[in-house]
Amino acid sequence: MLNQTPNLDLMFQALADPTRRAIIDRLSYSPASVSELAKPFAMSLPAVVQHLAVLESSGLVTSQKLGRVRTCQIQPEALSLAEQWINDRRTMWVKRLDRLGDFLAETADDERP
Amino acid sequence: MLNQTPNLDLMFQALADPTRRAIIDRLSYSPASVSELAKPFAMSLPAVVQHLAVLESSGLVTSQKLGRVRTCQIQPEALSLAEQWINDRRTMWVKRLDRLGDFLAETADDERP
DNA sequence: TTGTTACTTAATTCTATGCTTAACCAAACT
DNA sequence: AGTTTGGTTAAGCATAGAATTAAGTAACAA
Repeated sequence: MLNQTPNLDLMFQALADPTRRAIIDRLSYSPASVSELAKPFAMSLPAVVQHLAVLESSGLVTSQKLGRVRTCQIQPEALSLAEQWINDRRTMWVKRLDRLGDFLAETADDERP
Repeated sequence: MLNQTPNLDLMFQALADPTRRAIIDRLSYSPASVSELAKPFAMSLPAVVQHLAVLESSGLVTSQKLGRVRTCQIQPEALSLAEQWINDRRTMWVKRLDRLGDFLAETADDERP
């Protein structure tokens, strides 16, 4: 299974909501049922279930149902996509800053008497 | 200046759109004017300007106007907030997986004859 | 001074999101 | 069998998001 195309849009969209990040934090501690996850929030259970759907479609969370209880857990590999996107940009930017630094150093050299 | 509270909601929201990520990629290469940034996109200039506003309010991009040209550039430190959030979760998850590994190893030990 | 360039502002439209309540279903108790 | 528990489905609503077009402003160029 596990057949969703990992997608940066869905990923970042999923992370852009504080409720969803709180759910992720809760699941970082241990897997949990839907109603356990819903308990801390001042919103209806269907609302939480909708957040879970967003998290699942992003690939960050998976779940399976046993009896009448659905248990949710983190999908640790999922974050690596977002992580890599960010890391790539950061290193690119740092490189550019380095080149700028070199250029400024050279310019300073030229201006030395 | 630079007085926006860095905010994960705004940050991830800003990153959740492909046009905005493309703008970031373009700016990773070098600073650019608004119309330069707009050129590659099949949308109106005001639409791009609105994307730029989102990027600016997230802190990822800054700009200043000189004459009639507004020049935009990446704010490299801005990404570190998102980066850290992700890294924190990843390490937490890995730790938990390690503990699970230890537990399974112990269990295996117990079951050894 | 007239035109062109480079935005800026405003109004509008359409869709997506986040939430609600109400009704429903099926597993687990009593 | 009847009730509670855990979750699901569906419909509706209000706000936010992504785009448009049209009109306006300010800098620079001829």
